[in-house]
Amino acid sequence: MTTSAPVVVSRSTLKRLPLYLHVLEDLQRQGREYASCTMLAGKFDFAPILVRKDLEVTGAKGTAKIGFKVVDLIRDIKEFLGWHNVQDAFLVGAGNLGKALLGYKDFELYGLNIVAVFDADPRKVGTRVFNKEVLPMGRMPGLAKRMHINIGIVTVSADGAQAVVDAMVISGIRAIWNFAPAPLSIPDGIILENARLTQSLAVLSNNLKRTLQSE
Amino acid sequence: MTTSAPVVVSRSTLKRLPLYLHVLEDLQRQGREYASCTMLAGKFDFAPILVRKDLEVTGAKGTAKIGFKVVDLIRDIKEFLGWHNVQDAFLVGAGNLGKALLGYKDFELYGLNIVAVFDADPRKVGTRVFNKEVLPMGRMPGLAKRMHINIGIVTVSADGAQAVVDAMVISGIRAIWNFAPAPLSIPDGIILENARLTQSLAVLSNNLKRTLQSE
DNA sequence: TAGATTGTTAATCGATTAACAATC
DNA sequence: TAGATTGTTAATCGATTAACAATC
Repeated sequence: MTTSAPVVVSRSTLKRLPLYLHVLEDLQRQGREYASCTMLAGKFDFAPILVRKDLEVTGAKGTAKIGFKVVDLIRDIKEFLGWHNVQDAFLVGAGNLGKALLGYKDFELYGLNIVAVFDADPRKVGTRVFNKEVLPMGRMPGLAKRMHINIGIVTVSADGAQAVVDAMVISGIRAIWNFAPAPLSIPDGIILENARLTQSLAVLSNNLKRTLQSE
Repeated sequence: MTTSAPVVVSRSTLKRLPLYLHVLEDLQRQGREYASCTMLAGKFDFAPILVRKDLEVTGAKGTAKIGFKVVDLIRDIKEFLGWHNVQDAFLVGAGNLGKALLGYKDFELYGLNIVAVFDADPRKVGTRVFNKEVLPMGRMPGLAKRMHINIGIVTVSADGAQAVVDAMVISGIRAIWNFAPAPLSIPDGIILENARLTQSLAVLSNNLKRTLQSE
């Protein structure tokens, strides 16, 4: 028997898994014991077979005619995403978006725990955001190394983003969640995930434009 | 000659267009006159042909050997996305994320102008966020109709999201930008675009998990 | 049992990539 | 001119969908 290598899965599938998870957690609160792909698919107007394929990658096992046990499926999805072990993260950029992320209480459910905030602006350093003191950028690398931080969140402006990312890489941070609208260069082996609001807005705007035009 | 029907373009392409736009605006500030697909591709580690195909949909015309004129390309992308005409929008949910969006100054560059904020919580009503007064939910439908608002932004919790969306639809809003982690049902013809942070986080988390496991 | 659903293999569809002529 | 780049048609690749046996 071979040790199973970590399975590489498409971005599309990975992005749908949290959708199912949200619904399943809701069902769990309602006391439902089982959930079928057909039902999950209905919530999102997906094809049931798509959901079945997505869940397949998590290794979850269902029961014919009945579906998947909600608790087990939640556990399997979380484990597959790496959300069963909460990872400590640093956030750089105590602006509006940074504050919003710091105020988001549910990240722990999604495997993320923001343990410290940094900002290059001396006027922000020392202030408190959601009970966390904003620390000077200079302290980031030392603390990250000492605390073995793997995840860095970038909520600075486009101008400052590359410098922040460089500092994060030097600090041993392995995965960067970037909210700055700038193309970032990173060394091989570092994970970069961009969360850009304008991408989502572009899809909406173009759809709306076409709708309005065709009237 | 036939009137050209609005072109339907893949989500993938639509989501890459703002990436190019950011870079082009940066190049414009630096005074660069021309940009090639090869160069744009290099910024994102995309294949040059991918960029060429993406730009094709906008109708932008380049010059062999030289590339695309930066000003023209910016104009064509913006026009294609519908960002040349700024749309007024309503935002519902004056929580942390709502505040962050209200504080984001660049939306006007991306065709979006948030003109009013609403919240169901009477304690928030009447407070000011970035110089905008938070209005009671009850006033939303009337104002939306009167002002012919097309875009609604949902930054409430998952619980309240469906009710907000229903109210928006009744109010004549055509396109909904949803940040709540809940599956929403909407009538045909209404545009729904979900901007869920956890989707992006899921990709990052899974990648990190695999990296850490394979060590 | 009958029928809904899972699990799995095969087919389809669409997005990305390749190839190459045209061109400045 | 030579070579980089555009524009366009064709090939490939991967994600989604279809089909269907197994099953509770």
